[in-house]
Amino acid sequence: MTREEQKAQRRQLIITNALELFVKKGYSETKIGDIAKASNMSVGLMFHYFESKEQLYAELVKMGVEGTNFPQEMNFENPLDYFKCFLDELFKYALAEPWVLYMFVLMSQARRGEGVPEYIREMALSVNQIQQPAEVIEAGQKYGYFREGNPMALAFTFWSSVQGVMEQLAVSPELIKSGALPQSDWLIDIIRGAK
Amino acid sequence: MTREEQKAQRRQLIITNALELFVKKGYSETKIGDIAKASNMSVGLMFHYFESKEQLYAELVKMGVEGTNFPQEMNFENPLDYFKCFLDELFKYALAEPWVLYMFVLMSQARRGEGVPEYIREMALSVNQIQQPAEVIEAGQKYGYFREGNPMALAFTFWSSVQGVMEQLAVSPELIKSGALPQSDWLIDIIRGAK
DNA sequence: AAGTTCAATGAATTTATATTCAATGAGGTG
DNA sequence: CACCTCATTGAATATAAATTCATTGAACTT
Repeated sequence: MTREEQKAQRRQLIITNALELFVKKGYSETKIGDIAKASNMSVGLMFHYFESKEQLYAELVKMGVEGTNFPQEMNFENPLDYFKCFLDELFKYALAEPWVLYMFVLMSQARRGEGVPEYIREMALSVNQIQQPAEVIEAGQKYGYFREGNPMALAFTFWSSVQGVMEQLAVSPELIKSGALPQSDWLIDIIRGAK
Repeated sequence: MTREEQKAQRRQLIITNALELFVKKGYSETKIGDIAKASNMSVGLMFHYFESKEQLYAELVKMGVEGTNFPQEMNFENPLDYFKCFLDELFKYALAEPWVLYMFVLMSQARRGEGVPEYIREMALSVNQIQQPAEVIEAGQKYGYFREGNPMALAFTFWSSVQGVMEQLAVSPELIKSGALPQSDWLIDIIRGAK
């Protein structure tokens, strides 16, 4: 393997380990030394690959911002499918590939801002999570696709619930293994309501 | 005011400010100096009232453990009321009194363990959040009160959603002011399902 | 009123962790 | 092979935050 490939690979390894640690222990409580140990490297070497802990975290959030493709197009006959598709995709990937789950949770953390530098928080917040869903809900309510209620509050509740579930999944590997998994329909009923 | 009352009052002030800060910034990122400043006291004085930052946090979690009264008794004709009552109470108090909201979120954080010493995490985990609801759901499913599905997974999803909503509320004071609030029925439908 | 206690302070100390750096040697290149 | 580059290390340094401590003065006790 060429030196350059080697380097890219180790850089990727750091990123992967850092993501998992940041998600499981939070930003402040994740020590550079922890990431180094998880990656079998010396502490000093971390700074060869990344300028600082903060910049490493910022890079992860940046990847999250770029990789977040909340469906923008609306080609669904039934607007419920907009949410259904989103959740199905999310669960499918999140359960198959811890990376996706962790990335999702990292973004929640960064948006919440627990111990995260402010400019990073703003970066994470730039992915608007509530406005668009609220509009879809508002439009769909006229045709009875969604339950009655303040569209913002509905979008907020739905989105907070999804985040809550993902965060718990991220720290509950045993649940994932047991197969007792959340179903997207259950969460959809938050906004659809009982028929 | 007597010296003793004075002391009790200032101690309480520290606790109140610490709770809010821990919830909004997380354990590690909340500095003793922040709590001191919020309480208009010197840093040194913090250590007159509390042995250490860790012990202060532990005390908060202990209060949470003792104050958590997940309804143990089941005198409901319809088991859905078990959840409905719980949520109604929770929202009622959490919206009226930030203390309740923050305490709830602190417990979630402590259970999740972000940057929290392990023995504190275990203390927080001692309040079992999933087992009992899962049993209620399992029993109720036989009579059609709840939707089909793995009772553990349903309880997990419901509980994670509640936590997610509360955590978002705790960092979204503007939402609370706007009045666009989550309704307990919306979350109940996670486990009740569409009829 | 004199003496005692203890809340309160801010500066000094300790500790933990991020960050820097000089030294080493294994790949790569002519 | 001789030279150069740069990945890698571990020790040294810087920094920020927790914790300790000597000192002060106000509130209680007698």
